[in-house]
Amino acid sequence: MGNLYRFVEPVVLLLLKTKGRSYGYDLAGDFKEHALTDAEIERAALYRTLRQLEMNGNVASEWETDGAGPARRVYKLTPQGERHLEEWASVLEHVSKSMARFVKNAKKSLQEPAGKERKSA
Amino acid sequence: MGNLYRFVEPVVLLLLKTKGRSYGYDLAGDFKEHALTDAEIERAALYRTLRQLEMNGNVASEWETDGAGPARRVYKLTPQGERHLEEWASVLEHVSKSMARFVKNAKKSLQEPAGKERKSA
DNA sequence: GCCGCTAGGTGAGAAGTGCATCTATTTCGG
DNA sequence: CCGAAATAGATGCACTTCTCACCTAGCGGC
Repeated sequence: MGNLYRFVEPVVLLLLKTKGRSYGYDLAGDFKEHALTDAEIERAALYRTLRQLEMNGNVASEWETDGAGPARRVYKLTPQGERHLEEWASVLEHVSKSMARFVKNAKKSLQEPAGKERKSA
Repeated sequence: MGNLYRFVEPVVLLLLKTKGRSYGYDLAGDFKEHALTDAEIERAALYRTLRQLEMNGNVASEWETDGAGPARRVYKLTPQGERHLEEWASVLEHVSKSMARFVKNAKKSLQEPAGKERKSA
């Protein structure tokens, strides 16, 4: 059905919360296990989401040049980002329940014979 | 959090399945109670979704000119649309569960003291 | 006649996506 | 030592999707 992917933001926030600190390339790896939807995470979307979260004050970054390999832009959650994660959690809780209700109704409707279904009730 | 609205398609399919037949303006009214997300359903999105569902063979429409008021374009589900609803149900079931898992994890993480959290486990 | 509700729709700018591509650093194989 | 691959961050640009505002039209009531 295509995308519905834009949930990279909350996942990033949660990963940063549980990991304490991390950087783009590393987070990209974690996505396979944590993504809310199927979808291959678009690298571009991830980097852009991080930058945008930073612009909005939800995360803060600094360059880390010591370790091996190219420099990393390491992010961590700000207090505001933590609140933002809370908001996301409550929104997604609500959405999740609505979807579950939808699925229940859909299954019920689909079981019924065919055609119009009862209009009462 | 903004949008995440694009779930109008599955809701339309389910409403058509349970109602048997309906038209845009009427469906718009039902959305308030059935929407998966908060959001005011954008009228434009609804009409365009209906047209697109028709282009893809998931619904069929005909004009109804008898009753009072302006003519209505009345839609009903095709067999293919019914299958499409099934697909949506299974996709949304999966997404719903992923979100519930996300929420559980987020709440757990948010309860913990603050800062870095354990890196083991 | 004119207001407002019902009904369906579109234009256009803004925002969001996705693919391809670019740079640079380090490591590993040969 | 050279070159390929992995690590790391990022952007350009075409394309799709959203959203807002707006338009047309039928009919009922005052």
